[in-house]
Amino acid sequence: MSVPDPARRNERSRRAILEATRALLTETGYADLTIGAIAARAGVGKQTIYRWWNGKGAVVLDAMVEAAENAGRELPDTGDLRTDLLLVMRATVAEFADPALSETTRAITVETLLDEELAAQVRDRLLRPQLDAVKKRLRTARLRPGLDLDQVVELLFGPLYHRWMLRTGPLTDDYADGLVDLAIAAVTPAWPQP
Amino acid sequence: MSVPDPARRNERSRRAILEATRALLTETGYADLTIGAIAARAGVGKQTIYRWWNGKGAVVLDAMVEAAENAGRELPDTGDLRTDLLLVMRATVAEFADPALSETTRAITVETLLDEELAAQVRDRLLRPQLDAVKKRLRTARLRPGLDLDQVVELLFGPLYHRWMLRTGPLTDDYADGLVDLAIAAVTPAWPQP
Amino acid sequence: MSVPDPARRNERSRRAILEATRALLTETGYADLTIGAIAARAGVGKQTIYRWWNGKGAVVLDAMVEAAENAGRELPDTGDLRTDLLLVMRATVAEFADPALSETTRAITVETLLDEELAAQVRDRLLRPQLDAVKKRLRTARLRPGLDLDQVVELLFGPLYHRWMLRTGPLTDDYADGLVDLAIAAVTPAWPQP
Amino acid sequence: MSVPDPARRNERSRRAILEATRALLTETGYADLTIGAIAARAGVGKQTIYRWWNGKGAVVLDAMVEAAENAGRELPDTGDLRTDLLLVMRATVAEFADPALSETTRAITVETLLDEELAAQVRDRLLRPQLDAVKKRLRTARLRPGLDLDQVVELLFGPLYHRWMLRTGPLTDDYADGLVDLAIAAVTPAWPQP
DNA sequence: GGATAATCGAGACGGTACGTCACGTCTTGCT
DNA sequence: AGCAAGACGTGACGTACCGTCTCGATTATCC
Repeated sequence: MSVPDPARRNERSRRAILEATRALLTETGYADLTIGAIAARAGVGKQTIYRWWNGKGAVVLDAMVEAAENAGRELPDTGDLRTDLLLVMRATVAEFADPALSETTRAITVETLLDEELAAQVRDRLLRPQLDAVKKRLRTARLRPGLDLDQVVELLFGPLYHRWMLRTGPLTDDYADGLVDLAIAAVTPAWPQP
Repeated sequence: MSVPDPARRNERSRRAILEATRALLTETGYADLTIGAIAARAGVGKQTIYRWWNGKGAVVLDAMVEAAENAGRELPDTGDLRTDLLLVMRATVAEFADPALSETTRAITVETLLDEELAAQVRDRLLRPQLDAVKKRLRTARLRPGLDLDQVVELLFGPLYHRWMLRTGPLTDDYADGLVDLAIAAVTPAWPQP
Repeated sequence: MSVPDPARRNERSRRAILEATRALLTETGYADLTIGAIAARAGVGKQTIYRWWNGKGAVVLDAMVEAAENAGRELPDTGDLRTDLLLVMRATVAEFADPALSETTRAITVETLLDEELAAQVRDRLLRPQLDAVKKRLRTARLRPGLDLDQVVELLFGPLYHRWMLRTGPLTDDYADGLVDLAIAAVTPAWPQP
Repeated sequence: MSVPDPARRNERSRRAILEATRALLTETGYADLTIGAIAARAGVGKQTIYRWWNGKGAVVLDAMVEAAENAGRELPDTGDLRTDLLLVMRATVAEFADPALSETTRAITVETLLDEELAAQVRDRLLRPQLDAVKKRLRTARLRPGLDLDQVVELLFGPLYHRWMLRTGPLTDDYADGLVDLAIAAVTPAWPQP
């Protein structure tokens, strides 16, 4: 019916809800994460959650976005592309290896599969910033001409994501290194100038 | 308590259940897919489903595996790697573009995220055969030495899967072609023999 | 905490609240009568209601008392008891037959069943004046000695009220007449003076 | 949508629910009576209640009807009308004086005010049998001709009910006796035969 | 007439109960 | 025995109101 007034929103409650969401996510996992449990843990009425979010997925998304925003997303530029890519790829592997983070990411991924609008939110607010940071770094590198940089970024993260999702194999630093080498081979000018 | 006797299993019911599962997945989507709905649609008691499957995920998996088995998985070998890869990649893009297939795949993906054991089943029965077919084709090609072929396969499918899951961009034949070119550039010997 | 100052009370709001209460009672019935709805309809904050009333029942009571005060309660005294009682009983039947009034009376009756203190208020402010008016009229009549006049009044209204509450039969003028005749038979001296 | 099959109803659950309802009604009163509490107390799912009853009122009604059916409703016929009426009226006063019974009766009365269909049920299954028993006794008595016996019954119970509902005075045996005397005076032939 | 304090409209808040939904198990005939 | 049908205990869902609270805006007395 009527839309709530964000100006009157209780910041304390908002924070408590996101904090409780993160806590429950790591403690009991996504399966045991219910709106009721979040509300109880945050000392908040369920309606306060439903007032500001569309459902569990939206809450979890906000919880993750807030967490991600506290971490920097900028890539270093050492001048050597391989070094920089190794850094970010190994960091991503580490994130996937962290059980808590991995569980949370799985959680939100489930939601994106069920809710298209949420998927757009996740893509734009959570994923895009990270991918764009890599894309930005690629722009300063000397690559084969005519490349679609979005595609190159996906060449790096796609296989990682694929292996994590489908658990087709171990996610190690070596695996990340191998991906970087393959990607660099794919984008390096065929006849490097002297 | 007691384990059911597979010999007495009603093949008619089994087929009706899997058929109903596929129908509901494409008709109403994964959201409306419940064991009760499948049973009603199949004209079957719920217990008959629970007797033979562990839950929704297992049923959906079987439904998909059965469908996949009807399609061949063998890759052609024209002698030209690029041609063969283009074929399989474009076919995959087409599958993802088919709303019915896409919805079904999303369904089973949700389940793999929630159930580790099911994930293994999906990986081994549904995914591995397809990936192995590509891997087999790669073995007959002349590539840079020392490559991890599993990784190369993921270099091809990972970005596709990534883009499909996260909807970061359109899934077109051009995109598939670009991926094939990048992958081939990545695996081709640096100094091709004359 | 602190007690509100009645001197500063907004008469406009008070009237709007009682008016809205009456309107909602007749329009949508008691089921849809909530403090929130009253406040919205009256263009008033909920707190303004809670500041001056204990709850729904108290508001409804005031709404009815105010309405009742506008109607006179005095019984005529034509000298003939039967004539006068017929008048008041038929009037009561008419009130019960009016859907709006009937609904409102049901509403407040519910509240008296749930809240003993409110019941006392209703009894003293709403009911007693009407019953006392009849009692007063009875005092001027020549009756059998030793009668409990309160009981006689209840002999008249009790059956009416019973039939209205339990819907055990139609509430007609004839029914009222019959009651009056029975009651008069019950209270008339056995050996009437010539 | 579909209507449940009464043949498959679980008698154990039915009994547990009605028993729990009676227990909660006397223990904590009607205010604290919730469907959830009944279900918990009965060791039953809420849905099992909603499957067979329309709501709280219907459950309470059944609980009371069941209790009432265990008590006999037949009036004695000593040959002396006054004696028999005194018995039943004093018994009714006693019921109203019992806090548990009184509370339960208030409960179901609230519901009848809110739900017309339920009111009919209460009238026909709970009230009518009792009133009809009295009516039957009246038929064997020598009364003034032309009386509406339903009205006479209401002349007895109406005032009692009125006083109980509105708490306009104490409900004592003396009060019951007075009512009986008034009613008998109202219905006795004016010129008794010798 | 300006200061100041309470009331006001509005509606967010922490709660409780609601009535519905799907789960996975159990029960009842039927085949 | 397996089966169709569906009732069952369980527990989360999302909604509706409750009565309290917080917020500026608006009175209405008191200095």
